[in-house]
Amino acid sequence: MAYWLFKSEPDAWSWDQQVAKGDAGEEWTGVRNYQARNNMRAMKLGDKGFFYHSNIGKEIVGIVEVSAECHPDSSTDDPRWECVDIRAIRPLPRAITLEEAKAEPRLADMALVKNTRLSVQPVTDAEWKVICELAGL
DNA sequence: GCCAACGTTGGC
DNA sequence: GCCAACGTTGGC
Repeated sequence: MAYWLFKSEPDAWSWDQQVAKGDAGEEWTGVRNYQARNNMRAMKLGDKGFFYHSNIGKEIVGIVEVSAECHPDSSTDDPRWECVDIRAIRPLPRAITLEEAKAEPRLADMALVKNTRLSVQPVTDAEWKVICELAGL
C-alpha cells in the first residue's frame, strides 16, 4: 500500500466537506498539473492519504482513502486530466502544521516541505509513521 | 496583498 | 528545441 498527500484550499474544498460526503467519497477534480495527475494514476484502491489545508490553516487535518482509481476528471472535457475519488477515514487527533513538519528533521525531505506547489504528492512509509506519531495516532 | 518558485505556452 | 513571457500556487 502506498501513501499520498492531497492539498486543498479549505475555501474551495475543506475537510468538513469531505467528511460530509461519507463513504461515497468525492472526485478529486481540478488537478491541472501533470506530476500531480501522474501521482493519481499510480494510486490503487485502498491507498491512504493525508488531507492538507493549504493557505488557511496550513496543516494536515485528516486521513483519506482512495475509493475509486483514476478516471477522467468530470469537471473538464480535456482528456488529459484524470482524477481519483477519495473518502474521509478519520480526522487526526491533533492537526500537524506545516511549521511542525518543517521543524521535524525526519520530515526534511518530504514533498510538502520541499516542493510546496505540488498539490498531490507521494508520502513515504517513514514520513507517514512520523506524522501519525506526532498526531497522536 | 506580495512575491518567490515553478509550470506552461508560444514565438522564433 | 530553446527560452522569454506569462499564469498559478501557496507561504509569508
